[in-house]
Amino acid sequence: MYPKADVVAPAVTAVFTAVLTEGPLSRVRLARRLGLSSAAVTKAARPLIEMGYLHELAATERTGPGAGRPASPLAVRADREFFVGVKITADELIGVVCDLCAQVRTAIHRPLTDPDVEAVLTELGHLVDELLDSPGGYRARTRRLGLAVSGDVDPTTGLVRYSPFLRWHNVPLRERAEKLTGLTVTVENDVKALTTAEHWFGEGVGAESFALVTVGTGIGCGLVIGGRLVSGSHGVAGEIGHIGIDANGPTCHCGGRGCVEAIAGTDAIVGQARQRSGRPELTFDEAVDLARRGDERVGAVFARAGNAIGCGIAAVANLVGPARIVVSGEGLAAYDLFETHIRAGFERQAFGAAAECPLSIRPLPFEEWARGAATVSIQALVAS
Amino acid sequence: MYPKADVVAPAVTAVFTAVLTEGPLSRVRLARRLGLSSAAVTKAARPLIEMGYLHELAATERTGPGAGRPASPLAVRADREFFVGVKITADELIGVVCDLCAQVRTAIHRPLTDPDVEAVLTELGHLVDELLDSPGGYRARTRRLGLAVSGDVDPTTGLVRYSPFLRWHNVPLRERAEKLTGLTVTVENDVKALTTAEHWFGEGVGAESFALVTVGTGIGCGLVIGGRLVSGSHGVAGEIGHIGIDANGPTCHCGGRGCVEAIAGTDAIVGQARQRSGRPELTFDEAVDLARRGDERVGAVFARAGNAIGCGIAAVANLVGPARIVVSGEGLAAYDLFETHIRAGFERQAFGAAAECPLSIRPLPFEEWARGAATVSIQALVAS
DNA sequence: ATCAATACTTGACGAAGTTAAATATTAAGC
DNA sequence: GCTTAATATTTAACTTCGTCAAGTATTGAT
Repeated sequence: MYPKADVVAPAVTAVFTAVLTEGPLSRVRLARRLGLSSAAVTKAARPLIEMGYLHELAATERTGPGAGRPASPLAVRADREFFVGVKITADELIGVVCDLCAQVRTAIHRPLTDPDVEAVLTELGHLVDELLDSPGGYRARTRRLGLAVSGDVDPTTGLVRYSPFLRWHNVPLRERAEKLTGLTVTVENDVKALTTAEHWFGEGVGAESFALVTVGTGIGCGLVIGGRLVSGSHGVAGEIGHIGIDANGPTCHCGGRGCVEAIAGTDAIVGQARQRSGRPELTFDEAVDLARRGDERVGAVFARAGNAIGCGIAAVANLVGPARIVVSGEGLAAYDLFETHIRAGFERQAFGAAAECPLSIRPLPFEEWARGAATVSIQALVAS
Repeated sequence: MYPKADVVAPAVTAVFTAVLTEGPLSRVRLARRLGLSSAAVTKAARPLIEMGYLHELAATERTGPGAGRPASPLAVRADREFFVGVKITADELIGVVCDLCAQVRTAIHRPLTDPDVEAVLTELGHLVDELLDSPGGYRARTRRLGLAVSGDVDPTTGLVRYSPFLRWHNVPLRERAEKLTGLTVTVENDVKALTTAEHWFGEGVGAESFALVTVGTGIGCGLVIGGRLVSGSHGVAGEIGHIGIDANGPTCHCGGRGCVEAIAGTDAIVGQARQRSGRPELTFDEAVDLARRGDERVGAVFARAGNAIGCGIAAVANLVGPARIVVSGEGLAAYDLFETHIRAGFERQAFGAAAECPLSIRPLPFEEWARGAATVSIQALVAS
C-alpha cells in the first residue's frame, strides 16, 4: 500500500483505522485515543495524506475556554478509492460499489439459475463489469473486490472449503476471481463479513467486543472479542443457531435437539405456522400477515421463535460478555412480531450484569451483505 | 522486573513465556517459534539469564543428519523465585507455594469460621507467614502473592466488586493484602485464574484458544481466545452455568429456566437425588455411592446432569470454537458417572467440525485453585 | 585435516517510536 | 494593536528494539 515497506508501521494503520471508523479527528485527539505521542500521529498521517487517503478539514469547533490554535481534523477522502463487494447466494448475486467510507454508491441484484461454480463465476465477471462501468467512473479507481459466501471459508487462502447452500467444495475462489477480474480479491464468510462491517462502520464502532446475530433461514452470529474477529479453531465459530435451548424441542437437521434454528429459523417458523394454521401452502410472508392480524396460533409461533432467539443471544452474552449486540437479518423484516419476545427471552436468561448489554434489534437491507464483503476489502487495504 | 525499564521488550516477555510454558528450547527453536531472528533471541535471553531466571542446559539431542554445533537449550531455573497462591472460599483458605514452573512445593488448608473481610485477612496473613516459613526457605525468594476469589473481580485494581459466596462488596483486596504481607499482590477471579494456569502450565499450552469448564456447586467457564483471557465487557464472561438448555426445565436461582447449573450443579443434583430416592438427608457423596451401585433413579439424575453439561460445553464449542476444552472441578470427583453423558450431550449438540474439539474430562485436586492464583502472579512477573 | 552443517554472537544499521523545544494560531484582556 | 495564555502541530535529537550479514563455535563425516 505504501511505497517503501510491505507491512506498514502499526501507527499508520491505527491512524487510518481510527479516522475511518470514528470520523474526522484532529491529530491530538488521535494521539490521545491511540496512546501515541502527537509527533507520532503527525508522522503517521503524512503518508496517508500524500497518498490522498486522508485530507485536512478546515478548522471547526472551538475547544476549551476559548483560546488556542484550532485543530485541523483529519478526514477520509471517501472517493479516493472504490471497492466492489459481492454476496454470493445460491439463487442471486448481490453486488455493490462502496467508497472508502463504506457508503454504497451503486447496487445490482442478479438472479442465478444454477449455483455451479463456473456459471457463478461467469455471472460474477459480468456483474463486476457492470458495476464498474455504471455512472460514476469507478473503474479507474477500483483495485479491490470482496466476496462473501456462506459456509466454511478460509480468508487467508481465499478457499471456500465447503458451502452447503451453494454445494461448493474446495473452490479456490480468490484465485479464480482474481484471474477473472484482475482485481485483488478477499474472500470471507458472509456472517463474518457483515460483523466486520458493523464493527467498523455500524453500531459496533468503538466496541472492544461485539456480537452480531443474523436471523433468516439460518441463524448466525459473528463475534469480535478483544477487537479481533473470532474465527474458531476448527473453522467453527458463532454457531448460535445450533445451541440447544430446549432439551425436548424438535430435532434439528444437524442432529441436535431444540436448536435455536430448529425453532426460530424462517423454515422452522413456516413449518410450524402451516401446521398450526392448517394451511399447508402458507408462505413466510403470509404467516407474518396472519400473525399481525391477530391469529393467536401463528402469533404463538413467532413468540416462541423470538424467545428462542433471545435465549440464544443470552448464551452469547453470558459466555463472552460483548459490549453490545446487534440483531439483524432478513427474518427481522417481521421484527415487530419478534422484538418484545427476543428481549423477554434475553432478559430472562441473561445472567447478572450480562442483562445490561445493549441490544439493537432492526431489519437490514439485503445489500448490507454485499457491503460487508466490500468492507472486508477496505480492511485489507488498510492492513496492507 | 528488569533494572532499566518498567515495561519490558516484547521479545523478552515472549522468550520467557515460551520457555516457561513449552519447556527447554534452544535459541534457534525459540526464534522459529516466535517469528524472531535468532539474534533477537540471544539478546532477549541475556538479561533473563543474568537475572537467574533462565539457564543453559548441557547440549543434548543430536539434530538432523548428524552434523552441526549442538544446541544449548534454555531452561527455567524453577527455584529462582517462589510464589504464594491462595484461594479464598467462604469456609476455607487454601494456600500453596509454587516455584517458577508452577510446581506446588507446599500446601496448607485452613478452615474459616466467618467470611467477614477482617477475619479473612487476619487468617490470610497467618497462612502466608506459615507458608513462607515452612521448610524450604521460601521467604527470602518470594515477592509475590496471588489471590483467587469467586465473583466479580477487577484484576487491574485488585478490587473485589462483589463476591456472593463471601458476601463481599467492593473490597480493595490487593491494597489490603499488600499492606498486610508486604508482597506484591495480584487478585483474580477463581475460574479465570484456573484457566490461566491450565493455559500456561496444563492442557491448554500452545492453544491459541482454549476453554476450561469447572463443575461444582456452580458451573463456570474460563475462555482464552486469541491467546488472551476473555474478561467480558460488563464483568460477565464464561457464565456457562446460566445458559438455558431446557425451556421447560427447573427454575434457577438466577431467574432463568433450565440453566445448566439448575440441572447439573452439585446442589441441584443432591436435590434431585433426594427427591427420587426418597431420602431427604442424602449427601452428594451418598448420591454418588447409590448411583455407582446401580440405583437407576439416582443414576438418571447424574445422566441428565452430564447431558446438560455436555450441552453447555457444546454451546461454547459452537460459539467460540476453542482448540480444546478441559472439564474439571470438584463435581467431577464422580466423573465416572458423568463422562459418557457429557460426551454424548456434547456430540449431539456440537455443530459440524465443532464436534472435533478435543475434550479432556478429569477431576482436579482442590489445591489446583490455589495454584491458579499463584500462576497469575507468575504471569504478572513475566509481564512486568 | 578439511568440510559441511548447525548454533550462537556480534556489530552496523534501520524502523518506529519517544521527548523536548520550536512554531502556529487563536481568544481574551488591556 | 499588543501581550499573554492556551492549544495544535511540527521538528529534530534521541531511544528502543528489532533485522541483516558476517563472524565464531562445535560437531560428524570424509
